[in-house]
Amino acid sequence: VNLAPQSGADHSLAAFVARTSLGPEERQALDAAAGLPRAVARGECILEQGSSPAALSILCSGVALSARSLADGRQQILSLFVPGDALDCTPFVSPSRVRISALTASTVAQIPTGTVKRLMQRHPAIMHALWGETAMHAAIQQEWMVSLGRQSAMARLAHLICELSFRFRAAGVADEDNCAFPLTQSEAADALGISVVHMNRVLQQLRKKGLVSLSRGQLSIIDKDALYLAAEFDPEYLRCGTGLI
Amino acid sequence: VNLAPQSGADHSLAAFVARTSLGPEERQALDAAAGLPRAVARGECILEQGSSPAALSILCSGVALSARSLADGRQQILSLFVPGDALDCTPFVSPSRVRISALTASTVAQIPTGTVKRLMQRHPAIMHALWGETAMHAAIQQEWMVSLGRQSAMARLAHLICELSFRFRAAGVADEDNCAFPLTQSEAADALGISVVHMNRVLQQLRKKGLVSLSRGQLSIIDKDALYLAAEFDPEYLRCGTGLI
DNA sequence: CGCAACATTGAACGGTATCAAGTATGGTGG
DNA sequence: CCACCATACTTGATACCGTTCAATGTTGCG
Repeated sequence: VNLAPQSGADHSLAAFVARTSLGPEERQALDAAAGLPRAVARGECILEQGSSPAALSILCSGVALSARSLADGRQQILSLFVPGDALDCTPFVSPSRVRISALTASTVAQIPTGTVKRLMQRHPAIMHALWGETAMHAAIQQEWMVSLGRQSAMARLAHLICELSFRFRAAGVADEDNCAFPLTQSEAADALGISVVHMNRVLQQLRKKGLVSLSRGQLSIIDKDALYLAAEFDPEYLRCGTGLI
Repeated sequence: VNLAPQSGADHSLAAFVARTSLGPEERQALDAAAGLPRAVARGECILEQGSSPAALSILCSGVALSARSLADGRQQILSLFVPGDALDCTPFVSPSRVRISALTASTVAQIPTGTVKRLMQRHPAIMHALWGETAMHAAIQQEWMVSLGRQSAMARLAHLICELSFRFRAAGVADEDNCAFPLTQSEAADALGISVVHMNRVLQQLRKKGLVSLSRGQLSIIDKDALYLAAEFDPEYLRCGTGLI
């Protein structure tokens, strides 16, 4: 499983534009504005909670997350980002209410806010594409809300596994039934809204039932049908560029 | 507390455009396209789960919700809409994964999908405004995710009350400490991811502690500071038009 | 009046949290 | 190469928050 950058730096946005309907003109404009991607170490912060982003960031390789930290030190992970995703382009200017950081060593292409604004004025299609990113992540968040509100811990974990493997495959960094699982049990617990201890027990149930195997960051889906069933997973919502006019 | 339509039908979009930065030209174009708002009865469905919307709907008066129904009959409420909100403009064309229905008797202005597309091509500012809607609702959903994942049932209820009263006030349909609470206990439980029984008990705790009073759909916030504290509520994220470039 | 929807209460059960160990695993410096 | 340490993972015991089931009270409405 390969989370490394693709071919050349001049195609750093390839994964992003691939799922948009942008024409060659817009692609070139974006590529020119982005320049060389920046390397971000595992755990390093890309955007602080409470600070305003100076640029639009697009993940070229690696995995990133957005999370809200609570007063008591706990946190809730709100989104995961795979290569090609725009990193929370939503609260573009105002103070961000979430922290965005790299879950694995990553590379990020950044376009200064002012440049993005100009690009969007000249190419409405670019605004459209960014809106699509916002919309797709909102759809993913809705699935998480259903999980968090109405599903057992095991269904939630199963769902997270399904979603991640599906998105990795769509991003071209995984094959059919094997992919990276870049979260520690503690981080997965923060995403699922459960405790680490319970996370561990639930994971062992999934293993014992023969649905998945997971060790040192490598995930294999063994019984896909059973896993999808346990998760009530329907990948329809992950269809990229979905729906927007 | 007044959830009824404002003045005249020719200003049905007033609440929506008020929080955008749209110029007079775009406002007129929208108003012309919208025509007369449609009345929707309490409980009536505006968009079926699984069907594709034929129009962009903007709520002129009343309260609406979006929800996902599960196989076992339970549901998770994902968003609430107050006057001026665009009703889930996200999955505009593809089959909607949520059901949108009126929580109270409402009126909805509708603009056919094709018209919206043309409007957006002519006026990028309109696309920008709709993107802003998507973004604001995504921000609200993130708050709900934190609630669902990491807060106690009481904090969740307190937060919902804070959010609703704040949004009603911003929409101009409530005063400082009194507003409608248009959800039954059963519906509120579906929004908070708890059972009806527990919802009832938690609400009584809030009442006993003297934080709120609530009966037959009328809510009064008695001890605002204590309520905000219990909810860890910070209204910053509800600032409309926030952040977008 | 009588029905239907909503709200309230009690008892028992269960999923999940918390606390408190203990066991890999990998990296670092001596 | 080994001792050491930090991080991640595993396991058990206990307590609690929230669920479920079941019943009863309340309100509004035709």
